[in-house]
Amino acid sequence: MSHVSSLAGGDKKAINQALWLECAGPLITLPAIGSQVVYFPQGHSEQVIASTHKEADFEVPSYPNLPPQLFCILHNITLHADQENDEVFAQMTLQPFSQTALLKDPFLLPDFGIQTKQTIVSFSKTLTASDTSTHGGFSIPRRAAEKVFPPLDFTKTPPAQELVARDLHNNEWHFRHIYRGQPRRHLLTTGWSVFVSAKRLQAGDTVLFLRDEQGQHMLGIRRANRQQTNLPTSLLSSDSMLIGVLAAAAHAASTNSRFTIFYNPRASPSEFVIPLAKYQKALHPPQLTVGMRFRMEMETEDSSTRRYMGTITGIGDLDPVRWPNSHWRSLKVGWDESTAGQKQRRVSAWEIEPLTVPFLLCNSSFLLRSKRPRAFSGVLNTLSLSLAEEEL
Amino acid sequence: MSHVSSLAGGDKKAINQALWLECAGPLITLPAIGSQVVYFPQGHSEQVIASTHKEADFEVPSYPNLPPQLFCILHNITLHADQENDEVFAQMTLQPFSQTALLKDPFLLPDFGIQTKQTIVSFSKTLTASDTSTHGGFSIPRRAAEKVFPPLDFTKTPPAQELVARDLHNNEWHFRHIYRGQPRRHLLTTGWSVFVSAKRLQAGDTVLFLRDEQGQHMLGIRRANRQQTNLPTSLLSSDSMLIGVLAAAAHAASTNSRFTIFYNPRASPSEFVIPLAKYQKALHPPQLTVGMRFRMEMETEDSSTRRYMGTITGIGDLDPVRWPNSHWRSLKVGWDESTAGQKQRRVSAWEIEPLTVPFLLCNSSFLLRSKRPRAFSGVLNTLSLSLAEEEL
DNA sequence: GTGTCGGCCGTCTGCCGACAA
DNA sequence: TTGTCGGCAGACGGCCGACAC
Repeated sequence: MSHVSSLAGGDKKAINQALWLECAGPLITLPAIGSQVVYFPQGHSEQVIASTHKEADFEVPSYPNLPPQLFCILHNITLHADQENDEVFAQMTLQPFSQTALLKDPFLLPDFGIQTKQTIVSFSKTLTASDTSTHGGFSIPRRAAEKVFPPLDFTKTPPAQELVARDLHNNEWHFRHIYRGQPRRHLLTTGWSVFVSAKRLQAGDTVLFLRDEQGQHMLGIRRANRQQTNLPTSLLSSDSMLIGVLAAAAHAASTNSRFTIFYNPRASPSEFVIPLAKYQKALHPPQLTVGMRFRMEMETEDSSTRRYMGTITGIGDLDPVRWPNSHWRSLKVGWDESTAGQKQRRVSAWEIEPLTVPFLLCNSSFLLRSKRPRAFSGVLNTLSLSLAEEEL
Repeated sequence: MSHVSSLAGGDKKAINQALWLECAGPLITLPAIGSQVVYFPQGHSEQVIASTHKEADFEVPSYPNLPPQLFCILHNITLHADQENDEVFAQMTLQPFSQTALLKDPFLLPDFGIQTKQTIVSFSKTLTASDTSTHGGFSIPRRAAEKVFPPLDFTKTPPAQELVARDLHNNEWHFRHIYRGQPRRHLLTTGWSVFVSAKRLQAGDTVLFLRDEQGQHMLGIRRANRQQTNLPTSLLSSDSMLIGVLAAAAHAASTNSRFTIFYNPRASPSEFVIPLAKYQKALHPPQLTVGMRFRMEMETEDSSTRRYMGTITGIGDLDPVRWPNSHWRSLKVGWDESTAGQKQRRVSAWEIEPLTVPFLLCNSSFLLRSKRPRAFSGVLNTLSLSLAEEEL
């Protein structure tokens, strides 16, 4: 399960799993190779639409043999990074299988690459204007420097060392790490500006440093969300791309043959290849109902995660004509906090943690603050409003 | 025919037709809007394969309703340029029509944008190491400067002026044009290095300057062929792209509805939307036969054009299984000059000028040097070899 | 006619501690 | 603890004619 043929975008260099996962973001998981998964053509289409900035307004041929959820074996995952902008993506080889071969009670395999996460220390920092200006270097947060970089020899004046870190393409970057200034602080000086300009980093972007079991260092970047991923058109019209996604899946479904998809965690609104066990667990035993309260983890602006609370305000098809009886984003939701707009109005069942299940199944961090003084009347207002209005 | 809605890649700025055509290269033509054309799915697939560096080795579903040549109305062309690298491409809206509506003797409409070409003067120069280094500016060839730039006031010492030119995105670039040095020469100094670094130009790339009827200047670039166009993957697998191309065309063919394609003249091995008149003229009256001699115009390394001579060594389907009775690259050819490798082993009938037609139809430049002392035995050798061996 | 170079000057890069939030 | 700044020294950018091919 861990011996993955992970190649960089087209060339022969192996991509480090842990680094890829860090660059993908804190919430991203990949199913285990060899496991049973559910593939959602709707979600795949959303990734294409988000990447091409195209409205889904044109007429797509219908593929009656393509179900809204396609059960597949995940034969392989290879990890990649764009040569131009370091954007991470994963190539997955899927093969549909008939429902009769579906496991009644599939056990949940550990996520792809999860075992490496334990033994690796890392930190990330959102870059400031000073970090990215040509005027100076990079200010390393004290805790971060002590956690992932080798300890400095403080008998020297000033204490300093050379750091070497490799990026997703296995390129080496050299930095001078020095402890100086009044008051003293950790800095990266020589070599830093080369990295900034090579990666075209701007204030607001995030850099991450990792140290693996062997003491080797790696570094990666996560660009700020506001920067749109460069529109990859000029080769295929977005129409043809959407058709290609659906036709490829439909052809594979009708012949039970393998097909290949790209998953771009930073561009895709939601994951669309879900472990079968996670899917079944979310849908089956306790029926979700309108009015039910739930939590959902989301990535914050500074690249950490936060749980938000919400209420289910409706259940039904996102696209009743083309995709009837689909579980993709079948839940209409309202959020407790009114930082609306950025948060989705529709989610899928496996993205949320319903709060009606016995509290014993919830983790301790929730138990410690389970009593929330939210005004319930406000929630009810949100509920009735959301039922009346359409999607934005 | 000339009022085209030509928008830049996604934004609202109009793209100058003449500049686009110059950037596309000397051999590129586009059919007239509103005219009847022939669309070749095989050629479109070749563009995708060339752009993704993918071998066409995998199993593609068959589309029995999609003929190898699809007769269409060309409803619209919009011109575009990639925001990142200025690569030009055209978006075409096509609509298939039934063969019964096919004109028996279509008159050849003038190419798209051909009328603007007359009134515009231009020059191009392949950049030297000195042109692109940070050490200095750009050396303007004397003839070029005198042809397209306003005359300098030679009473001033030194004679100099400010030039303003707009690129494909309508961005303004300012240059200091000065006449100095010993011996005297035309130079672009201030402003030149900003342009070079912004466009990431390297020695070997080509810049072009234009002056239109109103005296406005434009400039564009053509990158050296060796630079692979940045692989536009990470969104769709090349399999899905190929399927998308074919499925979109097949769906349009079966419903006679419009579809949209992108034509990338620098990436595509050959044009795959051909004026119907050109197609019919190439195929019908004088039958092409094995052994026939022909000429074909090709782009040279320094962005000019040259005619090469060759012999038809075979006629037959490029892909007899998938595309039987296709005219796409149905001619196997051998070339007189042995600068092989770069020249195609297979061409389509409309790309060549057969030499069996009366010489009166050939242009004068050929008449002046029609007697070539080539060793005909060598041609015969090439012929028999090419018939025996497979495509490279 | 034009590609490359040495010379020279001015600007920018980038390392330092000061200071304040 | 760390983001931003003024000061300063050295590197690089970029304009010039010289020279050669």
